[in-house]
Parts: sequence; C-alpha cells; structure tokens
Amino acid sequence: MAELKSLGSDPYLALAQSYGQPFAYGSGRGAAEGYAGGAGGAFHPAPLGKAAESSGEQSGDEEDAFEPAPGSPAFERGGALKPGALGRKPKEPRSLRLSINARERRRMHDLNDALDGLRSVIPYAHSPSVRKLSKIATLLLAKNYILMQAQALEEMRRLVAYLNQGQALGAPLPATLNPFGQSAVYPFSGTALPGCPEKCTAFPGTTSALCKHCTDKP
DNA sequence: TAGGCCATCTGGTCCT
DNA sequence: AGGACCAGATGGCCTA
Repeated sequence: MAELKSLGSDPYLALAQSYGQPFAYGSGRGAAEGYAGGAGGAFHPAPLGKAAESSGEQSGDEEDAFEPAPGSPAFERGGALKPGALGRKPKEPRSLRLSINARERRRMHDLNDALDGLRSVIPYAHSPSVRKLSKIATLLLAKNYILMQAQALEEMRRLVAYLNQGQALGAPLPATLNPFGQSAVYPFSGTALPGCPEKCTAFPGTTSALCKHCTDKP
C-alpha cells in the first residue's frame, strides 16, 4: 500500500503522480487483461483474468447461476461447490446458493462498472499504457478531486463577488479583504438564485458569473 | 518471493 | 421469502 501511504500531504497530487505518469506494464496483466483505462461511460473493461473466463462477461446469468464460475476457487476445487469445505453445514439448497452467488457476482460487476465510470471522469492519464487505477485509489482520488474542485469553485465565486462589488461601489475594497483567504465551501451549499433553472448558487446579492443562465438573463 | 490487487464464494444481517 | 449489502476467506495473477 505504498500508494496509500503517500497520500498524506497532498493525496490528489500523490495519486495523480502515481497514476498520471505513463509507466509500462509490459507483457503483464494490463495488455492481457484489459488495463485499457476508462474510455467513457460505456466502457466495459476487458475481463480481468479469471473474470474473463468466469462470470463477468457471460451473457447468460442463468448459466452461471447453476455452475461455479470457471476459474473460480469453487470451480478449481473440482467444478462444484463443496458446501462443507469450510466445516459449515449447507443451510440452503444448492440451486439457491448458486443463484445467490450469481446475484452477488452481478452486484460486484455493477459496482466495478460504476468504478470504471468514475475512473473515466477522473483526470488522470487515460491511456492504454497507463495502469488502471485501483479501486481504493479511484475512490481516494475522486474524493480529493471533488474537494479540489469545490475549493476552486469557491475561489471563483469570491473573485466574482469581489469584482461585482468593486464595480458597484466604484472603489477598491479594503486591502484587508482577502477574497481567497477563507476556507473552502462545498458546492451547492449556498442559496439557490431565484429563477435560475440551474439552481446555481452565489453570494448574497450577486449573480453567478459562472452560470450561463444567470449571465444570459437580460 | 512477498506484497498488492482482484474475483469469487459464502454466511450473516437487514430490509421490503 | 427473497434480495441487497457486507465482510471474511480463498486463490490467482502481476509487479518490484
């Protein structure tokens, strides 16, 4: 977890550096198993390893609902689940267990699809030569990216308010007023402007220069 | 070879 | 009862 340890001071930058730099993964998993990187919302990664052979890309869930996924531990153990393998007593019929397994597999695939969608909008190098973000890295990077965006947005708002106020008063604001000196505020935490279909927010008494619906208004 | 990452299976818990 | 969600266990693949 070296990458996680490096997240201390500037997590976003740390991760961006780790994953933004193209580094070859050679003949390894990447090329063979679909480390192609997010290619948009409809991106479906090439099946990873076992998943390629197993359930992930199988079109018929009915099929894998009655057999252990090929390549899965259960499959390797002999092509059939051994309910008592872990010393547990089977409490449900085999068909039910397989159905539950298939459902769980599907759920995890949906989760992975969502993660792929997230990867596709996170600004890091999306290239076949760049290793795909791990799950944990994706989440941490996304979180910090959101925080950065919120901070940038807030700074822009302050700047707009500063400029608007300066125009209205015709005089420069006191030098003590630092429009960038306050802590970040999360997006959409302000008051929605009346009549703005985008429900954008801005400082009281100001329109948002960042919102086209505000700026387009006569 | 160790460590990281992942997919899958499984049983438990909670909710509808 | 059935489904969703979760966490632990297991084993495979890849990289340093």
